[in-house]
Parts: sequence; C-alpha cells; structure tokens
Amino acid sequence: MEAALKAIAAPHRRQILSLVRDDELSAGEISAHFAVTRPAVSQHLTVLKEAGLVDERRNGTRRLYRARPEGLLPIREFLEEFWDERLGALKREAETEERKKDGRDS
Amino acid sequence: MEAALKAIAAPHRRQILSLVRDDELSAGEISAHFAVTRPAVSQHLTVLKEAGLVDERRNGTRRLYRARPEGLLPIREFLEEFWDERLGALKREAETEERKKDGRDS
DNA sequence: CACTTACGTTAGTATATGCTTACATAACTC
DNA sequence: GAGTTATGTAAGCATATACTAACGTAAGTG
Repeated sequence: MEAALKAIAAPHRRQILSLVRDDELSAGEISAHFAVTRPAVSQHLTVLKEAGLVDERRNGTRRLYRARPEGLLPIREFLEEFWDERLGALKREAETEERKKDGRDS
Repeated sequence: MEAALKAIAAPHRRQILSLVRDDELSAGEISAHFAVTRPAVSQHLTVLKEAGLVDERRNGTRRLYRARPEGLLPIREFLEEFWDERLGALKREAETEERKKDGRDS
C-alpha cells in the first residue's frame, strides 16, 4: 500500500492514471498530455508500474499502459476500515453520553 | 485532497492517525509511541492538522488530538469513482468483444 | 514571581523526489 | 544493415521532506 499511496500522492501520476483508466495508451500518447518532458513521464510510469497501479504491454516498439485498479484496493480497504471503525467509536461515545444523561451507568 | 494524500503517504503519520482514531490523545502521549523525537511528531501533527485529518483542542498546557475521518472522504471519493468507472470501462469492452464474437456489429 | 510542564518553532542537515539533458536500446522500414 | 521511431536509463540539479538539537512560550505550581 505504501508504494501505491506515494504513487498517487503526485498530481502528474494521478493524471496519468486517469488517462489510462479507460484507454490503453502508449508512453508517447501519454506524455503528449503533459508539459514535462517524455523521460519525466516515463519515470512516473515506472513508479506507477512498480506500485502495481498500471500494466505494461509491449507491442512492437511501443509500450502500452493501462490502469490496474486492483492496485488501489489496499488503500480503499485502509480507508474504509479507518472510516468504519471511527464511526463505531463515535457511536460508542454517543451511547456513553446517552447513559450519562440518563443517569444509568452500566 | 492533495494535502490529505501526501499526509497519509508517510507511515508515521498513518500510525499517528490510527492512534487518535478512537481516543483523544495529547501530543506527548502520541510521541511516546514513537522512536523519533517529540518535535518530529509535533511536525507530523501540524501536517495532519493542515490536511484536515485531525482536530486539535487545547486543554491547559496540553493539546489534545483526535482523528477527523471526514478529511479522508475526498480520497475515498476519488478512489471509488476511479474504481467504478474503470469497471464500467471493462464492462463496455467485454460487450464489444461479445459483439465481435457473435458477428453482430451495431 | 521563580520553576516546572507540555508544547510548538527555528535552523541546520541528510536523503528523497521531480525534473532536464544526454545517451542507450530495441523494434520496425528501406 | 543504415536510418528512423518509440522508449527507457543515467547523471546531475534544485527543491521538498523528515529528522535532530536548541530555543521560545503559554499555562499550571510552589
């Protein structure tokens, strides 16, 4: 999860992910969308690939990339667990408050 | 979302978040859980606070922190949208394949 | 009011990151 | 096989980040 989080923490990489979410694109097509140089985009693609967020497929001299949404699952699970258990904690606190207010205490 | 993503991309900050998820803790209590110095933790708390991921409350000389799970919502939404639309794209592709196989084409 | 406690803030440093330019490579094209 | 196309890799640089040690400060305590 660590790698995936760091990967999507950078705006350019999120944009790249969005680009290859629905379409499989070549490195060149991807870099055409950015102001930075092609090697910079290539480096971002490497980061995304190592984080398991994109798949790479070679076709002739081109390399085609496509999003790999499963790579985001660990992050989703982390967030959902955090969220749900926090809500659970709030609920418990509310119930504690309720008991206090009612003058009950067990 | 940018700030929240960068905030949770650092392991120490995720650990801090987990610590204050269920309990409100003071800066000192939090830093007691880490090998790094107290100022380092204090800096992490500032980052988390500015990202909207924790609330700070002052009580005498102490500062009490607690997780603010709503701060994670934008990230959750980003991930869920990404996920859902990607699945949609896969579905459309599958249907296209289906049509090809069947020899139909409209 | 001196003293302590619980903190944040500053300055400095080492490492990581994002980028560029220059170079290397692998696959098609004649 | 020489030349072109598509792309990754390496070296170098500027900025950001995570940390430490030293200092500043506001709120309680005698």
